[in-house]
Formats: sequence, structure tokens, C-alpha cells
Amino acid sequence: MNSPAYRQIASELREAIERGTYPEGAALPKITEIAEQYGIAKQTARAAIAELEAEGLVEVGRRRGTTVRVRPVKQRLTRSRQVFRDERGYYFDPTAQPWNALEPPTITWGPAPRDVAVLLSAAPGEDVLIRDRIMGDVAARKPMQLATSFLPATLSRGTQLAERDTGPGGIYDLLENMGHGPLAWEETVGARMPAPAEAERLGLPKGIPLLRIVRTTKSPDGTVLEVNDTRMPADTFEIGYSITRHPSAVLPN
Amino acid sequence: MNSPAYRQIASELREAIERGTYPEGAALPKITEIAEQYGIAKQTARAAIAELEAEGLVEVGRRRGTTVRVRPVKQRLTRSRQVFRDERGYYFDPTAQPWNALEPPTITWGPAPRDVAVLLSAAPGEDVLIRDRIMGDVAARKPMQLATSFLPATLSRGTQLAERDTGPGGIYDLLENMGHGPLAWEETVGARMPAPAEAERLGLPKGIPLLRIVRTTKSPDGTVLEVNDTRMPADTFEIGYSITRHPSAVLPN
DNA sequence: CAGTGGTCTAGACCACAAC
DNA sequence: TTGTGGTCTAGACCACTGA
Repeated sequence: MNSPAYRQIASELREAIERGTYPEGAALPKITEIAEQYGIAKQTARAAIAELEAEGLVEVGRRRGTTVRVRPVKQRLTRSRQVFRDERGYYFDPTAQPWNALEPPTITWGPAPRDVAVLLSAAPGEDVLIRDRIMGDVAARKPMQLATSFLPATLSRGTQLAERDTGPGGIYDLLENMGHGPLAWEETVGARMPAPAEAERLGLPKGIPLLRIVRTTKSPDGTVLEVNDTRMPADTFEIGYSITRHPSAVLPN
Repeated sequence: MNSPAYRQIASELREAIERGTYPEGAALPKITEIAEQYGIAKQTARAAIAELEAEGLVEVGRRRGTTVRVRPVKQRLTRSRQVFRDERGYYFDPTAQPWNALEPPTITWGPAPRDVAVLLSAAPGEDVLIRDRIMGDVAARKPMQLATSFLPATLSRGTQLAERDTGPGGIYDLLENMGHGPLAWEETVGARMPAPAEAERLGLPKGIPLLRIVRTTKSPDGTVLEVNDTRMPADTFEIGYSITRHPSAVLPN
């Protein structure tokens, strides 16, 4: 019935934040102050703050103290039902994004994450081609997305798919030129907590999940040719889809 | 340069899990064993385990000890670009889902979450109609989704929109009968960590984010008539969209 | 009912970031 | 330089849950 002290204190602070007692950017009491005020050990006060931090509600800094997180304005990725292509490549988002690759792609061979391996019909631990890119605001050197492509080894070994430069149409043009087209795509949106390596690469604060778009490229016979795994901070991105009413307004079949 | 002890221990355990030394469902060493093995205090060992727990990698139970989390098979919600309707109501997912409302909807008046209020053009703190439902597996009494509709007070006060029973076509038929149709929808997918109340209602373990679909209902003149906020555990759900190649394969305009 | 994690303390010292 | 959080300990006791 009774929740522990640190949790009750976290609740009180959470409610105060939601009530607006501590608006965005405002400083919460110092950990030592909380400890003194409630007559508890510093560790216990710290546990309360850690709980709010894990919820993504506050930000803690060494000299700064604890502040209510300022929620960034979300960038909306407008996903289209149709892929477009121009002389510079393919676009899955009809809205042009103002950021680009921060570094040249990293090309390695290694095992894919388990769920990606399943999509590729690769054995667990089997080596595949991994093309890893980090996208972001080039001017501000701010990373925003990790985009990794996985391709079957048998398909890509010794081909230009494993080169750093794949030309303007990228791997999709190459795949079509290799006779695997016309390509079809499908995408899945999910979320999970970042691994520490991902959190570091993206500069992710605690308590922020990753939004994940897994895009699968298929040949007409249904073979999966590529899986693209894009991860981005869920506090700065959201993905928009439009919906229309079916003419008959009746479930098919 | 040097990371703290608890973090190094967490890294070692994380790598062991990824290597398969501890497969899914396997028990990790007990906290007291870790403490003894590394010659550290129990608290420090516990901090290492807490880190893995916050990543959603392990599950901790009182008598059970620490086990590697078994990742459930994800249920795929296949989102359509078109809404369907039959005699039982509207369908945004053409795949019939095997679960339903666990309880009758809760109808209250209160302020909407900040981002929803913005969509509704409601002032912060302004009361709106809140229709809250919890969906899940009725037989197993297992909650799976929290679905909340928000409607402007001026639109819904005193109408059947604020009644528990809205009839077979639900609020969308009502809105169209009130002269606001034909309706159009748009949806946004995002993610965030759950508030404690949400975690409890959904039975969410630590380290699992919420996947969130915010669906906006608009009248032809662009007025937002309703905002539906659906939250579900990101470890059991993913949302699928299909993509086709644009006939001209060229960016429009 | 016993074994496991969960909470809490008092005090010490470390490490970073802002001034 | 120094104020803030960050880590760590040794020990105590609590509270759940599974056998």
C-alpha cells in the first residue's frame, strides 16, 4: 500500500511540474535541499530525481542542478505512400529535410540485429553488409538520425553495393540495375530505449526513447533485398501519415 | 575517461547478454553474488542491474532474481491510407484485431495534454470532453491500449458526443450527422516514456516506452473536431505501412 | 517461511561545469 | 575556484513472492 519515500517525493514533484509550479526550464530544488526539507538522506532525494529523469521529465546537470525539461518542437516527417526519385536520389519523405549526412557512410560486415536478421532470412550471427550513416544538421554538427542499411552477403559481396560511393541513385538504382527491380517497400514504425552507444552517438539525454523506422526493400518475387533501420530521438521527431475515407466506406470483403 | 564501476559492470553484463551467454529468459547472477564477485557494495551492483532494467534488457523480480527479458512477438498494426466502416463502426486498421474494450468508456471534462490542446486550439488548462477507453484481451483481462478522445467543449457539451453510448457509428457518425462531414483524418506516430499512471494501467515493466498514435479528425474547412490519443507498449506493438513507387519516379513539382 | 530484491542512512570523497 | 550532482560503502531492516 505505502509506496517508498523516494517515490512519494517524485510524485509530489511531478504533480508540481504538471500544475505549472515549476514551468519548463525552471529549476527544481537542489537535491540536498530536498533531503533536508523532507528529513531524508541525500541518496533518497536523488532516487526521486532519478525517477523523474528516467521519465524524461527533468534534466540534471552537475553545476546547474535539476531543471524541468524544455520539450523541443517536434520535427514532423511526413511519410508518403509513394516513393519519389530525382537526379539526387530517392525520397521517402516528400518534404525536403534541411539536414544531411554528417560523415561518409561506414561500410562493414557483421551480424544484423536479431529482428533485422529475421527479415533478411539470415541466420543469427551470420555476416551481412552493413552500411551505417549518421544524419544531422551539418552546420551545427548536430546528429539527428542513425540510418543503417543491411544487405545479404550473397547479394552484395564484391559488388558496388559494398562501395562507399554508390552513385546518385544509391543502392536502389544498383539493385534495379542488377535485375532485382522493380523494387517495392514497406515500413514499420516502432520504439525502444537506446543502447548506450546509440545514446552517445545521438547525444540523447536520459528518459528519451528512440523512434525507429524499419524499411524493407523487396523484389517483385518477395525476396528481401535490403533492410534499413533508422533511429531518431522520440522527443524531436514524429511521423505523420494522412488518411482518406474509403469511397464505399465499407470494409472490403 | 573512466566510467563508474556500476556502469562498467552493466556493460560487461550487457555484452554477455548480447553474446548469448545469458539467453532470453536466463537468470543473471544474483545482486549479492555480483557484489561479492566484484568486491563492491550491494548498492553498486544493484545500480548496474537498474541500468539494464531501464534499457528494457532485463526483468527483475523479488524472489525470482534477474532474468533476461523475453521479447514478445510484436503485433503488427497495419495502417491503411483509407478508413473503412461497416455496421459495427469505423476501422483504421484493415486487419481485424482480436481484442476489444475492457471496460465501458469513462467520460469526463478536464484539460487535455498540452500537445493535444494545441491541436484542438484549446487554451492550456481549458476543459474539453475526454472519452477514455482501455482496450485489450477481454478473455485474459489483459490491457493493451489506452485510447483517449478529446473533443472541444463548445462542440460537444449537451450532445450525444458526451454520452456513454454513441451508437454503432460512434462519434464519427454523430459528427457527420451534426453537419461537420465529410470527415478527414491524419495521424502522427511518436513515442515517449509512460507516466506512472499509464505504466500501471497497462502493466508496463520498466524500460518499455509507449508507442503513441495521435489521430486528428477534421471537418472539410480544416477545423479540428476530435483528437484521439492511443498509447500502447512499444515492446508488443509495431505499426506497418506499405509504400509504392510513384509512377513517374520523380519528385512532384 | 525463506530467499530474493527494495529501501534507507550517514558519511565520505570524486568530478564536472559554470563562474 | 567552488558549488552542484555522482559514486560508493557497510550495514540495517523491510516486503514481496514463490516454493
